[in-house]
Amino acid sequence: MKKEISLIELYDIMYNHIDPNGWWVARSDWEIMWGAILIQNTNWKNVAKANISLFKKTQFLPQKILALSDEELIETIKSAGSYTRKAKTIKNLANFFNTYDFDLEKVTCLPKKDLRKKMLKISGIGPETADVILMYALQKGEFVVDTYCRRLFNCLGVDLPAYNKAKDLIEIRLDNFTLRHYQNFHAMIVLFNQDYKLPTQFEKSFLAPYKLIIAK
DNA sequence: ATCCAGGCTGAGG
DNA sequence: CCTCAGCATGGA
Repeated sequence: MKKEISLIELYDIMYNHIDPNGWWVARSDWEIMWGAILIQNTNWKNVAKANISLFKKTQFLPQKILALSDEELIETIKSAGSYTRKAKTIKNLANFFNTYDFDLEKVTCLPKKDLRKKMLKISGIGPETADVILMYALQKGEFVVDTYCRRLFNCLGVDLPAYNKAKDLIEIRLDNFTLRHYQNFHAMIVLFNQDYKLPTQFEKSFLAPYKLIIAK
């Protein structure tokens, strides 16, 4: 019989086994943002390759990205796959920040809910990409319901509903979490998935003895 | 060769 | 509201 644990207890157990610090090192907030788009449904190695050429051409600066032609940008990020849409999405996001003079302080001072809504209106930015950008580039705490999260929760006996429903469900039980907590939680979930191929290797992991109870 | 990876959009029930 | 094909590279 598995021991039933809450979300908070899950966080604590993971924190005792995984060091989330230093995950996703980036040279700037801009690098995080383009990376969040490039990683959509692809693997990190392909993104890393795209990042090298994107940095060489633009130093990740949105002004320089907007100065590239669509063809140039596509060529630059090609290795990340789905490049036609991703190039457009990157420019859409760069244009969004253009309306704030590329001044991130003018963006981060907005209320987090409004900001998230605005970001979701940008074509190519869905809920997960928005949350990752909000959390790692714009200093807003969000729970990211990505594939890794769903996979882990499945192994812990929880089948999460659609994105926003799942996010609300979880965040309401983490109401005293700080930005750092949310970042740690997401990082640890990713790192766990990289350590253990799920669902096959779950039973040999340190989380095998547990069953997650969301309502608890 | 197939399958997959840190999703999203748009069309169609 | 929900489902699902298409997107596209590079590695296993």
